[in-house]
Formats: sequence, structure tokens, C-alpha cells
Amino acid sequence: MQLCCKSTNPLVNLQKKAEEMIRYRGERITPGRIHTLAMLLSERRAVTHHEIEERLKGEHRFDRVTLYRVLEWLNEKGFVHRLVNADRVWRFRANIHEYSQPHAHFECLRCTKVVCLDDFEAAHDFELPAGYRSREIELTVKGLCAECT
Amino acid sequence: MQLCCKSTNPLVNLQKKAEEMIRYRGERITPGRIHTLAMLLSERRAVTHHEIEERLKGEHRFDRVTLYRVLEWLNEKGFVHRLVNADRVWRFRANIHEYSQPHAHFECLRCTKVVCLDDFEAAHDFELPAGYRSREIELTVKGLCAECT
DNA sequence: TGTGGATTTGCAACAGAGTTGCATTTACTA
DNA sequence: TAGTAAATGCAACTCTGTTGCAAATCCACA
Repeated sequence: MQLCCKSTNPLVNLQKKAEEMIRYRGERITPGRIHTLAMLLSERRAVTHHEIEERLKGEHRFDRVTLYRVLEWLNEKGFVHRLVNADRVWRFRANIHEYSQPHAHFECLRCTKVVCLDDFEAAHDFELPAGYRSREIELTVKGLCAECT
Repeated sequence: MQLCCKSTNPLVNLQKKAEEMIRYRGERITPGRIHTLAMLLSERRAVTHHEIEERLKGEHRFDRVTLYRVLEWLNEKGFVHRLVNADRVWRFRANIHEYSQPHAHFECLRCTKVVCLDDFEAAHDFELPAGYRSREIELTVKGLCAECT
């Protein structure tokens, strides 16, 4: 299990990688998409819109609305996924490695940090009410992270 | 497994029950608390602030801020718990039956309705990163409810 | 039963995350 | 390279929830 492991590649390589990922799908390449996806590829934690905005401020000027739309687009196209925790703020994370593979999240009750627990197996069959159909299972372990213990 | 099973008791009895519950803990009785808790006791689904407001409109006039504060108080005191789903809106549910007992939630991807799956057993031990401590496990099954299938 | 004082309530104003409309700019196709 | 559909920037907006403060209410105690 690995947490928050920054890629060893320089960010430039990730920008190339992001560009390739988008081009491969036949979608339009824009600076917003490249920079945002590259940033998310470099980060294994799920990060907020605000955090992304702060981090991209240096290399590329961005309107916040544009960033919202880029994130929504990346989510729609399956490049990233998003989740919401107790502070009711969207958090985004690249889908690389595990396209559509379910995994659990850990949420720190004190600092509200969210990390992904990749080796979760969604092997549990749930008995649902009649007529209900399960599509995905989201599991969040809440507690205290190492810094907050 | 039961879903959204309205109590067979008339609402008046639930108001008495709510009052007893609060009095038993030595807390102050107010109309807001009684009506809100009674309403939540009658409902097994997790409901939003807005839904509660609508439903209480007839019997008791309420300021929305007061309702927010009542809900926060009920949550703090352990009479209800709250959860947030993909629409980033708090949902509240009475804790009766299962004080502090973990259970899963089902969230409909189309109508965003949330129901509680009571017979979930949080028997899964998770391998957490070093220094991390688990306090509770939240499990959400996402899919389509009977009406939306 | 009446009263003092801490709690709760109502109102207004605010805060933060996210959305919408629209004119301008950009990426890509032909 | 030009035309066009898509993406961007800006301003204004919505929606959920919060804060400050004066007025009303609850309840312990006399």
C-alpha cells in the first residue's frame, strides 16, 4: 500500500503523458486539461479544486470556472474520479492504474485529509432490497492519520 | 431488511417519545427539538434539511437557521447522525435502534435517494498505513433503486 | 407560582463551493 | 489557412450552511 507517492518523473513528462492520454481518446487538447491532469497524475491523494488552483497558479493562469469545467470534463471522460467527504467539498484523483477498479478511501477525522487505499477488494455481496441494483461500492474508513494520532 | 418503513404510531406518540428521549438525557425541551426528532423517528430514510423543513411547515413554523441548529444539536447529542452524499447535502437520520452501530447506506445514482441498509456488519479489518487508526467504517453501495431501475 | 439567567429562537447578513449565460478566444478539421 | 465547434474568462448567480445579535423561551430555584 502506498500513499501520496509523488511520481519520480518530472512534471514535464507528466504533461506529455497527460497529453497522450487525452489524444489517445481522440479528445481535444487544451492547456487546462494538460496541466490539470498532469497535476493529478503527480498526486496520489484526492485533492480539492482549491488545492489544484493553488498549485497551478505558478505555471499557468487559470480561471476558477474553467478549472471546474475541466475537472468535470476529466471526470466525465473517466480520466479522474471524484469523491466528497464530510466537509462537502469535491476531491479529485487521477484514475491511472485502476480504471474503474473500486478502492477504499481513508478520511482523517481531524484534518479531513483523504487518501486512497488501493488494495481494497470489493468482494462483498450485499443483500439489497428487491428491485435495487448495485453498480459500485464506496468504502470509507474514518479515523486518525499518522500526523493526527 | 426494511426500508423507509413509517412507524405505525401516530406522530403524536412520536412527539411524546422524542420528548422523553430528550428529557431522559436531562436536556432542554423545546418545540423545535420535539418536532424535528419526532419527524426523524417516523422516517427511516436519511432526509435533508430541506425535506424536514417542508414536512414540518404545516404543524410548526420554523426558521431555517433554527432547524440547522436543532439538527446540529441532535447530531452532537447522539440522537441522530448525518451523512453527505454526491449532491453534497447533509442528510439526517434518527439513531434509534442502533446507537453507534455501524451500517451501510444505499445511494441511488439517478434520484440521489439514500436509504440505510441495517444488516451490514463491519467485520472487515483493513490494513491501514503505519500510524493510521480506524474509528469507523462507512460503506455506501451505489446503484439504482427500485423506482429508478 | 413567579422570576432570574442561561439557552434557544428569528432575522439579517454573510461565506464558500459550485453553476450558468454569454461574448471572446482557441483547437482542430477540411 | 479559414471556418466552426468547443473551450475559456468574466460576471452574476444559486444553494447549502454559518455567524452575530437582539428578543423570546425554558427551567431551576426561591
